Amino acid sequence: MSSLNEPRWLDQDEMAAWRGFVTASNLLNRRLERQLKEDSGLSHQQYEILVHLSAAPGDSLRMTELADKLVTSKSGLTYQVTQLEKAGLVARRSCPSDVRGVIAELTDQGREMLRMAAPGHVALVRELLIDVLTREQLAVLAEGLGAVGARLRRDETY
Amino acid sequence: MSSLNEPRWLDQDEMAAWRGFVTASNLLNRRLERQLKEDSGLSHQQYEILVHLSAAPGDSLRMTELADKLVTSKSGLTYQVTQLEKAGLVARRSCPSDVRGVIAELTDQGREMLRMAAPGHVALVRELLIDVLTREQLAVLAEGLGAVGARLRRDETY
DNA sequence: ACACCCCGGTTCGAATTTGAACAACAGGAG
DNA sequence: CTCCTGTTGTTCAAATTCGAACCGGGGTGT
Repeated sequence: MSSLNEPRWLDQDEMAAWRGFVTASNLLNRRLERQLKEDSGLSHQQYEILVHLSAAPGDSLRMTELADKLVTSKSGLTYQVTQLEKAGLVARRSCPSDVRGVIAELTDQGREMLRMAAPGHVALVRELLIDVLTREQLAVLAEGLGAVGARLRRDETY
Repeated sequence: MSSLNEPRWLDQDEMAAWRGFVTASNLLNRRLERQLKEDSGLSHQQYEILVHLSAAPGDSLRMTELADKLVTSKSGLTYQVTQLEKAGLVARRSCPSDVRGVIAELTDQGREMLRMAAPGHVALVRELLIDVLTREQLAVLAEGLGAVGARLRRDETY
């Protein structure tokens, strides 16, 4: 037999895909982080919080929902929301339907900040990722990574 | 005209690709981090250090080279190499051709650790990413993200 | 109503990451 | 040889991250 207990290692193509993914992800994050920080003083994570809130009905989300969308830990979110609250970009409300619940809500100032920060951020995402790829590559990437994300979300609930 | 100073926002497909990329990346990292930590006590970053060293001629690399491959900060690498050195998985040597240089080298113990940790890690990468995608998707992803990485490396040197 | 277990969010301490400042050296122009 | 500029790796303080422990509630079964 070809393998007794040997794992199935990655072949050249698989390895290229995996390394490419990791490397591109790291490089991209670094670059976006720098740009956002010096352009609007926000971290990428903070920016994403504002984005997700502004995309939600009522510009607000429950903490847990938000943490799930951001793919971050609950404690991490607590910290960042506190930071954003100090900066006046986000406010905490208590949830009417559940005493335990906390709702994070975008403030006017937060909306304004997002309006300021978004163009530069989007332009860079476009320059470094979107415009580097063809329309077909984009489609494949969206579909493929969508499946990967779905797969990961599925058995995340163990 | 269609836009005066309006940025070119992302259309639906572009947005799907971008969100998919970010989300899959975060989910994957989280999952791999957990697995590695409880399976061998290594962080993903530490694991990658071992991988890159073992792939290099002489199982060793200059600190700067290594930092570049890992896409991390110099100070971050200094920290992690120190941790791995304490654990006996990596050793520091001074560089013969450059007094300032420091060479990180994989120890026998480090090689052994990698041999132990790799199968589980690879299996998970396969399960969560590689095997979720078709051969074509993998190829497109490798090529596309390869280009993105190249693009990022290119103007990184400013 | 009661016990029981699950959930939502925060707190805590420890680990990690970062950029800026630094010291020591390399390498080339003059 | 002597500046001068660019590199190399480390140190430092500050910011961020994580998981585990925790405190109150929910909500279901009986």
